[in-house]
Amino acid sequence: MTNIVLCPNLSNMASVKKEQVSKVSAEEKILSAARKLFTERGLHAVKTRDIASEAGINLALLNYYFRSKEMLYARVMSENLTGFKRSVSDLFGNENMDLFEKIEHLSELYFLEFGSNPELLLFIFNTMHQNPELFLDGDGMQQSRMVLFKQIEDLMKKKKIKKMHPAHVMMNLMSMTMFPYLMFPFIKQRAKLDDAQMLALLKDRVTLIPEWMKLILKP
Amino acid sequence: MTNIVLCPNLSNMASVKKEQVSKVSAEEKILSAARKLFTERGLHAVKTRDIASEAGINLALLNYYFRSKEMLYARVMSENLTGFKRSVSDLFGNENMDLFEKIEHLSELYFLEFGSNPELLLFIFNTMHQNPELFLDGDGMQQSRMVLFKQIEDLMKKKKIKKMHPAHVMMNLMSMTMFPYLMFPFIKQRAKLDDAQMLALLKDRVTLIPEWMKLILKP
DNA sequence: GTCTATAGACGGATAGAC
DNA sequence: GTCTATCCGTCTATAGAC
Repeated sequence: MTNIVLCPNLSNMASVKKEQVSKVSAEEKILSAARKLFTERGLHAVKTRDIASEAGINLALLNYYFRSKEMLYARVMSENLTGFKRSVSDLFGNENMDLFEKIEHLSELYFLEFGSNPELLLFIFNTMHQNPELFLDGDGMQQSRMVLFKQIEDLMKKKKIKKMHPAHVMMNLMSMTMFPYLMFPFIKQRAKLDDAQMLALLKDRVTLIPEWMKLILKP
Repeated sequence: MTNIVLCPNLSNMASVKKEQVSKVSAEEKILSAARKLFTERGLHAVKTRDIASEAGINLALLNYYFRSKEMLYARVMSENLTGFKRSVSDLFGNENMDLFEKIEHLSELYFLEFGSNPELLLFIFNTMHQNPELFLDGDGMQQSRMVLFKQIEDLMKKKKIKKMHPAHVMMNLMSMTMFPYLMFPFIKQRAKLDDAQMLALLKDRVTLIPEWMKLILKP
């Protein structure tokens, strides 16, 4: 996988002083190997030896750079989560975007994030169950979700929809956008699809989901 | 990894006649401790010593009854999965039940199964990703799903819905029924609900989901 | 910075007493 | 059937050469 080492250009060795050109550092090789393995198998099923050999470096280097396996895990986890939480928060909190437009952007965000890495979502849920404290909202996220929630409540009030709790709308949105990525291997196998067809289906959902959400919100 | 072979339990069928009277046998104590811990944390995060102490028995007994940790795991997994797969298959395959009635029964089935044990669904998905071979359908399931799928296709043909793949209907159904159980801890915390309120919400969905599915299928 | 070699702890499994 | 004691491989972490 990621062991792409760009060959330094032999004709101008002199200019290689600052490293922009060439090798991925050992630290980065370890990080990306760890990200891959931890995300696929979790903390305990992955041994430091696995990471070292996947990264093509020596076992001792892992401790040299990251002190311990746990610290490396924490680092990977934090990187996996923060970028993701940030983009969702920004989207939810946008006061000037229409609800259904927001829903479409959310679908697309997930498609980009999870379509290329179906294991990540499962990893996130495992983390959420095992280390819920990592998901305690910062002020930013809390406020952002309020914005989205208010948009939903306003719409329901306007449409006079009273018989269901607004949380159901939120659950349905989350379910329809995220769950298919968890079912990825399952659906692929059952429907006898290859990766490309599967991705095409998931991409269709980016525009279909807002339509379904409209239907659910307009009885 | 090691070949986990699902072995139907033949070992203690005969011995069940005794014991109604009093104490739970050591074997059962181990099984229920293992079920709890494996379901919560997975195979590798659980140590045999954890199981022994949770069960209140000695470490050696675990091997005495189950030969090895992995065999115990396989046993627990098999018990978790087979009952569940069976009831879904029976429901899907019922030729005489209307599609939306079937959807309502499915919602209810999941409510009963996962409402009382939110960790189980996550466990199932982890297993699905790590040991997909355990989910290869028997003939029964394969045929059952065909029955359901045909009902969906027939309805879509009748309603002249052409712009979406029938698989989306299946994905939406699965998403809306199952995903909220995965989000359980998340939703509870965000919406500041207690367990009872949360369960009430999930129970509402049993009747709401068929209605939403109707809306999605009737543009 | 990167390697080899190894210390030291942990965890699964078993021998053997009762 | 149930226990204690222990074996032995595996794993993380580190010492020390280069």
